[in-house]
Amino acid sequence: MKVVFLGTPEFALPTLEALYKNHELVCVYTRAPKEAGRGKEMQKSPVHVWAENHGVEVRTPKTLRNGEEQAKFAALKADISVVAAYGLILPKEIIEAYPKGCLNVHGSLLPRWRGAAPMQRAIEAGDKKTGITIMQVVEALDAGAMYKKGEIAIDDDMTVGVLHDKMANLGAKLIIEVLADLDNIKPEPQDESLVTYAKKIDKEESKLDFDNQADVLERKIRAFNPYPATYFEFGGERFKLLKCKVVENVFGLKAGEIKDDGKRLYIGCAGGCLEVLEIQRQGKKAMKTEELLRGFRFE
RNA sequence: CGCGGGGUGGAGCAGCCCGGUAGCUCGUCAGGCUCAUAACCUGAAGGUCGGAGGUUCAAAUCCUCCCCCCGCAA
Repeated sequence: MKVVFLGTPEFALPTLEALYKNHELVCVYTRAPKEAGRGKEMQKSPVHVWAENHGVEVRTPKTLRNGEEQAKFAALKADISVVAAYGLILPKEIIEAYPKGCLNVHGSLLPRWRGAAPMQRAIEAGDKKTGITIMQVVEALDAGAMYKKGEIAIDDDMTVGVLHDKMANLGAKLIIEVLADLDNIKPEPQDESLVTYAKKIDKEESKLDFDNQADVLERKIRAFNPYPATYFEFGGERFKLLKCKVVENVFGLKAGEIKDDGKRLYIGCAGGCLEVLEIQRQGKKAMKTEELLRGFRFE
């Protein structure tokens, strides 16, 4: 089939690559390069770079809400379009531009976790499983009928980084399966009574409030690892917490109180206590707590 | 030119501002103590102080340029 792909971050790459190998990829849409990183240099999206390296045409319109862009999109005369974390809301004219419509690779088991950060919110909420849903794109956000789902178990120590990679690969597998059998699958409507929303990650959330239950904080730490990563402040410096373990508060630490025995690091929470296993001091690389404590003490 | 921190024996840090015998915690090796040990004691090995210039009697420390890592912000 002739396919147009719309995607932006790393999550979209496996799907992009699968489409490239299995179908006729006529054009790739992605977010325009923007200032990013140290030095604020213009940076192309992962999808942009991949497409250029494979000689696929790339387009980076700022919006698809005008007739000119919509006409250019339609002129590609593809059979179908596939979206994976594109980052722009698609207007009706784009969704309906091709005969077989527009499919989306979404990172949750819909209707649970519609929205921008489904993987993070699933881990944060303590879900035991999540997965990918291949669904029809409609004007309402993530509300289209579902073609296929694939589940992934969320282990007790799984970070969103690990989950992300599994999900990205699963998404690629499922989209190819759906496209191969498109005409025989009957899309199933979402049960609106079960809808939940995964609101996007706000940087403000990454500062840990130890006036919370230890298990809640531990899930959040995993949900935010590797990005944007949770942190707390000590001595005017910022310390990212990358991995922690819920333990009994045997030292009777108050919320936010830190105990460092030279080998292990504990932080009291409103309910329970966290033992810090991996930590990153600002300006330094992430390391095991024991390593940092060889030369740095929280005293 | 967005702001900022850092590169010191295998690991993590101090020392740099106020140039002059490279230190701490841990690890490694050897020996000792011990019923025993990841504990304790003694000793040892191991460093071009990121790289290249410069200033100086003397540079990890001051100046210049370069390479690499990271935090913020996006």
